[in-house]
Amino acid sequence: MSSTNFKHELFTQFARVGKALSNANRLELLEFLAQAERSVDELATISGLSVANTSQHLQQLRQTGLVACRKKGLKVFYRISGDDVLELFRCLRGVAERHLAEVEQLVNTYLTVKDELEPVPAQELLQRARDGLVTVLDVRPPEEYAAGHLPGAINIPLRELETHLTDLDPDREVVAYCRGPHCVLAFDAVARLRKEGLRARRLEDGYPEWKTAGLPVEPPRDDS
Amino acid sequence: MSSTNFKHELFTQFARVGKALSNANRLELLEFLAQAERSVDELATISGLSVANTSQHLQQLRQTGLVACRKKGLKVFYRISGDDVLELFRCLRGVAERHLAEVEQLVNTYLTVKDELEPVPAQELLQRARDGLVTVLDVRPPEEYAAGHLPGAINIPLRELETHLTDLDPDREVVAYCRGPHCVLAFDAVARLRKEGLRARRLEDGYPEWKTAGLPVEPPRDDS
DNA sequence: CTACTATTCAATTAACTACTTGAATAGATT
DNA sequence: AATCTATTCAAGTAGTTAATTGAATAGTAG
Repeated sequence: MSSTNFKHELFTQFARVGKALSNANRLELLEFLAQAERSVDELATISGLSVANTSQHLQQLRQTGLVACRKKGLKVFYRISGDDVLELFRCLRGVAERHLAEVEQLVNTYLTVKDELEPVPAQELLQRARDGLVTVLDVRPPEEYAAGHLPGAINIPLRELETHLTDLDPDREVVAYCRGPHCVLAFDAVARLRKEGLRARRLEDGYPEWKTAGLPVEPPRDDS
Repeated sequence: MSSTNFKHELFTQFARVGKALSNANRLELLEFLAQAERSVDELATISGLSVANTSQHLQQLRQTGLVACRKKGLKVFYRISGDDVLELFRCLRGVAERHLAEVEQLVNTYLTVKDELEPVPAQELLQRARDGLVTVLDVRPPEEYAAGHLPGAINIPLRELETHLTDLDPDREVVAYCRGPHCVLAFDAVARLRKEGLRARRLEDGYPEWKTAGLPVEPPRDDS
């Protein structure tokens, strides 16, 4: 047996997964899917890509096993095919953050207020939420909220925040969260709430990180 | 601030890391570097690529921060730039194994004896080695052994195994290890040792996995 | 200073990738 | 059955990547 050949073929397969992760649009689609199952045209809309293009990217992700899909009626719904894919994504992001100066620069340019917004670690939020000390605020779109959210979290999408301020108890601190550590939704939300005089902070990470950390979610995780 | 644009730029950076991982030769180079620091021409020799080609791949890896290099005299030595890169590599391999049918097929085709060779889990080996019950055998090339190995391991590269059989105590079980879970060196070694009538098994993973698991290595880890 | 070595650079070619466009399916609705 | 909708397929184009070749650079040794 040609073991060199075996090795090369094996690495060629590994490289396929790398290739699937080598395009910004595919990574963006993956992040949307990390929030919730989505149909092709939903994904095309929120990503701003054409439907055909979105479909082709999704098929590439599917051929490398990163996403799976099911047909329901007229639509095809895609989803992340396993927690290990989320972990891989998290790893990739972590390496990029730690090793690419460009990422730090970007984050500094766009999220200058990052440190001022005092991120709340997941464990701390869990404790304080259990003690009933904070209002947990999910600022993602309702579909993503519906697919799973933090226990007791209320959902107010960012654009509706101003009109729903009365839903929030002004005497309790608000902790907002969104899609992940680089999602700007929670940043914006905290900034706006503070303008209104509320005490507000943001969760350190987003919903996918919370979920894969094994922390409790609603509706309860379907382990079937 | 255009947060959509920010997000896309950020994902473009993440995609650069994915792209670095999207080529089989680069992944192979990464795996060699996971064993030990190496110069360009060493890498070119063991990978079978031309020097210029190797150099160019290494520069791509360097530009995405996955490897670092230092010049020492006439040669340039490359190394993995952090444990998080190894973790990313491990993740990539894991996802490929679990989601790509092709990988399973390959492993089945080439490593049919895989299960018969009874892999030893790291923890078990550590315990039994401490109790002095086993001979730990490193079958990698001497350079990789020199860059770090399991405590108490003796180094006999695969091709010299037959001529060094007398170095092994025939009454003690031998546990062989090599570069990683898909490296065929240890498989071969175990098969040959068994032919000679020795009791031999292989370690479940390889040296990089052992090291990143925080298990003890020799020479002791340089944490400077 | 000259010759030598290891590495990198630059230019070329063949193969591949992303995206667009328009047509083809396959399942629902009328 | 005819129509509509969501998705996929197929073909074409512009731009990118891997590998080869030969030249340039930088450090070393005589």
